[in-house]
Amino acid sequence: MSPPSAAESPPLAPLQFDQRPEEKFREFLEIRGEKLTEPRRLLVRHIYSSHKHFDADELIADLQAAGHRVSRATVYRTLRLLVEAHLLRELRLTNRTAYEHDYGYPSHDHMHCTTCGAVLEFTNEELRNLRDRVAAAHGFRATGHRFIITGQCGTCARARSPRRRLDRI
Amino acid sequence: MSPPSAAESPPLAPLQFDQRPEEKFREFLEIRGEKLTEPRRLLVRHIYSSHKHFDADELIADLQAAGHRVSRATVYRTLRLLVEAHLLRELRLTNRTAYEHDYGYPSHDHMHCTTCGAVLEFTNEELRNLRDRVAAAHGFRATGHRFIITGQCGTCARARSPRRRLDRI
DNA sequence: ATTGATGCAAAGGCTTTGCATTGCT
DNA sequence: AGCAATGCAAAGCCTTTGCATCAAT
Repeated sequence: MSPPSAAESPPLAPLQFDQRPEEKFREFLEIRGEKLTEPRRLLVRHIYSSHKHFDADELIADLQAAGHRVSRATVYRTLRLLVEAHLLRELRLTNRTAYEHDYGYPSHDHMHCTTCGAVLEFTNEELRNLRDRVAAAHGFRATGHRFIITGQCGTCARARSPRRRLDRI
Repeated sequence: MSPPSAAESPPLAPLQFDQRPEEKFREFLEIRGEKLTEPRRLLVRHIYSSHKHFDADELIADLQAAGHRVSRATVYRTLRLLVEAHLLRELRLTNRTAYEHDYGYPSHDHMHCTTCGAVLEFTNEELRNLRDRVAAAHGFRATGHRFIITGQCGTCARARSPRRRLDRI
């Protein structure tokens, strides 16, 4: 019926940076009369050394595993700054805040598997257009959006349907 | 340049219920061997007596204002049940959970004004289609989605731009 | 000197849970 | 009796804040 298999979510390729994230952060801070201190530099670098989604706790744990130590308070304070600087974007898949890169990475949206919790990314050209048309039609000035498709990822969907048959044996 | 004014977000018309929400909840509970008790009935009725978005605290306050009293614990427990029963849908615009009707109301999405906090609803035919195409292309089985456009509502956008000019005086 | 950043610990806000009590069947 | 639902208070999470200390101009 359906073709045997389609490629599932090839990871998105990172874009080139115009500036290193660290520099972008420094500029942002400078404008506000604040400084790129050692803990802040450590955090930006660490966060930009990989592309995964993370929350505050995971970040703190990762840092410790890497032999670094920044206080909870500073981590939370810096995360807020990074969001304001448009280096990070907040995801609200659950009631805890998760973060992802918002710089040097193509704009994209998410599929959230409610069975295994996996988060997949995708890009779609039409969506932004649709968003802007909808907003305009309502006198709304769109600056961003979040689009999250919920359901089951291929693996969980496959694991579930056959199981029903086995259960009957 | 632009037409003097366009209708902004006419409220969505409620649909007809196939069943009263209360009945739908009762069935859901029956299947799980649980009961539609007095506090639960009170909650469903109250929640379905208006169409607004609310969070747990607002619900409790509203109930008290109406002379009813249900404990926090029961409110939280019942909200969870109502979500499982597909009578309510969770919105995660901030780090506290807000709820809206997921029954007897057309499926829709949201615009969130980050200036005044207003939440506007809209419907768009294309979106669901787009969602299903994207999901299919990634081997994902979509069961739902959340689409939130962020930016400024007409009122806030208008209030902001002219202010810049006034500031210069 | 002055201003901001950090870390610690404490407080806050939202949500869940343990447990005794109550209510139904 | 037996099983579930309630209410209360306490605990749990995640996050923010007050304050003393430290760093950098």
